[in-house]
Amino acid sequence: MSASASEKKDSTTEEKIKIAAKTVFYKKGFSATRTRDIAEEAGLNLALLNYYFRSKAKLFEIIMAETFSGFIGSMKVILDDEKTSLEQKVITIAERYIDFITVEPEIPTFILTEIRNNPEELLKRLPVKEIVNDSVFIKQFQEAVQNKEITEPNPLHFLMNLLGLVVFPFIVKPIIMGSRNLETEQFHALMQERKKKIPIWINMMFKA
Amino acid sequence: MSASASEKKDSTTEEKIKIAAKTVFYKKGFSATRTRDIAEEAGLNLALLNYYFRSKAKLFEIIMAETFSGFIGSMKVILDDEKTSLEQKVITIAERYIDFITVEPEIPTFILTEIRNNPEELLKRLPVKEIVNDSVFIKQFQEAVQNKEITEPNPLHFLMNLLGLVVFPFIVKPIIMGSRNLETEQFHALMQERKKKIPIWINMMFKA
DNA sequence: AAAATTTTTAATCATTTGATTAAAAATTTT
DNA sequence: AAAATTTTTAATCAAATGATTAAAAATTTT
Repeated sequence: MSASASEKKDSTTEEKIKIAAKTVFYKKGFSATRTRDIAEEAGLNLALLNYYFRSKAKLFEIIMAETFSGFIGSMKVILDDEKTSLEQKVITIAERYIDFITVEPEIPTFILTEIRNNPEELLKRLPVKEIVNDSVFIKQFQEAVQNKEITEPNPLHFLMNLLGLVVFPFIVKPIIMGSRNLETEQFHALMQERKKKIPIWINMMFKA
Repeated sequence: MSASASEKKDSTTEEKIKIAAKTVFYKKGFSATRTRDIAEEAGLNLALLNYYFRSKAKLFEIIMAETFSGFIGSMKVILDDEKTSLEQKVITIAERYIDFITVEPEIPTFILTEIRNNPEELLKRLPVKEIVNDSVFIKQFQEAVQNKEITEPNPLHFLMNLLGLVVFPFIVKPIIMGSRNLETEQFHALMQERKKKIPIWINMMFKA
């Protein structure tokens, strides 16, 4: 009884279109994807896209909104957890995001392209200022600075470094793989290693 | 006598088109730029693009090739310098690339988008394998590992971390700026700080 | 200066592509 | 089962866009 309703919804043509749109938009970005690509990917008639979503732009907006809220939502939860220490937050971010991006490897570049194409719209959609400044993380960071446990006073450096270490390798994955003839398996292994190493590196960089 | 020839060439309509194409392609990527955008940016008749460069695709290819060779060429030179130590190489990379990207801030995302759209073509064009594996840098790194001066045996982690720390903040610049209401000036100041801090961070992360 | 060549322009073409429409098919309601 | 509603389809439209063409303008060669 519990799953049947949602199962039915997942096979809806509306759902099919969204899934296909996600696949194609992630891979090619807004401008390079044609509505016909999405229809074909979904195995549906082209007119259904407009029937269910009005326009390519509207469909894209929905995919983007869901993607962003999924990506940044988890971040907010982690940064705002009163029960975890700063160190634990770093561990959780590295672990969760590496796992997440491993499953959906196109998301980082998709988001970064969208940042380029529409920075203002993006900032409206992502209340980064609030998420960062009002977070438990910031309080803990400032405390750690005051207690001289951390040498770097600027939390932006801390966050840039952490996220850079996590996300950057995925963005340049083809270069990494090409540089040493790695298979996908080996690349994933590298990223799994990083789940453990990133928190250690962050400690080494910032701990007094 | 020395500069006059090249000065003349720079005001050629062919040059004007390339400069305009660079501007527009960097900002919007291949699919989202219309040849009319480039013509307008250059203040020239649309047909001239095809007269001088045959097609949008050919023009793009030229811009891409020049961009890549500029970006990776400097890297090769730095990594292959027999006279500099590993530490010095890190300092040089951080300094040069932060200055370079500060002047041309759209280049990283341009390259990353191109990696996504055409990874195979890219790897043909960028002989990363040779640049990395046959470099003086790799020799020095392996030596340092053997001498136990460095704890991490995998040079890929070293390079990913270094380049991530340098490049990632520029890619997410609008988010960074939005997160604390920074002006461009302040963002640049942050990046200037990083020129000094990144080599120190790298040392802390990897030095035994 | 005349002729030849190169460059530039305005107009137009052909294709691609997002979107619409009207009819057909499937489903739901009565 | 008939009627009404919703969903799907094939055909088509209209605008955008990369490219071409033929003539005009500018430049170079003779």
